[in-house]
Amino acid sequence: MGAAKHDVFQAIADPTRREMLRLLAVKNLPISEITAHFPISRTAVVKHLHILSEAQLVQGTKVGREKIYQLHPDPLVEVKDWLSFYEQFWSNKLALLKYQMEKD
Amino acid sequence: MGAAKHDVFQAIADPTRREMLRLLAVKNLPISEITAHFPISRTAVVKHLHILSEAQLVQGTKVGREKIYQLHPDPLVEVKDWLSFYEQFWSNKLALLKYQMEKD
DNA sequence: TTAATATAACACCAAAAGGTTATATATGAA
DNA sequence: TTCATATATAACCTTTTGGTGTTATATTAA
Repeated sequence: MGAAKHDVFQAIADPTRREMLRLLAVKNLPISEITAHFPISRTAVVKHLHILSEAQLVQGTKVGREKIYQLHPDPLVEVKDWLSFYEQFWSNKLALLKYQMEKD
Repeated sequence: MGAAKHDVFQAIADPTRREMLRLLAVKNLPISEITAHFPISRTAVVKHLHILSEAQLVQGTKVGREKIYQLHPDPLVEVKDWLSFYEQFWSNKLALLKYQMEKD
């Protein structure tokens, strides 16, 4: 199991973790360099990386004595798909109007 | 539970709250009817609704002795905008490949 | 071989999240 | 007025979250 203890929605709920994803989008980084970007301890950074890892959003690979983290954005498609349902409510004002009138 | 500001990312992190949004997308509903859809107490439902309310995702209006909740999906645009940055990584395999080769 | 570095592995803590019951208040109906 | 219904709120419980610090282990450089 361990599969879906942390889903992608929960993983991106934290602003620190979102910032980590942004960093890794630019460049693969070891834990120490990631830590340098935040005002929290390395231990705390590792915990955030674990949560992102469980959600399959990042992947860490040991290279020498460093562990290099890499962005793995595929699970974000789930969020995109979820969001797409609600796009009708802001992308089509006419449909929205019709819908609002009919629903009560 | 969340006196401080609840942003939209945190609000949609919980599956129960996402299901509530889905219900309200179909029809405006009073608290009692929303509660009927979940295996949790009405009090717990109200707490979730408060969090959604703080994130401006729903709005409650008192009508008689009922409080009718309505979907207010605009804040989801923030999530959509955030996501759009990552779309390059899955919508253009060629760019992704190029990017992966250059970044380390 | 030894010293320095990077991470792993703990134990510990405070606060927040998600839930419960119990009680109170407001409204509509009889 | 009285009663049933809908919501509000307070108090409390348990688990998770997000953070800390310390210590141990593995790897690299000198």
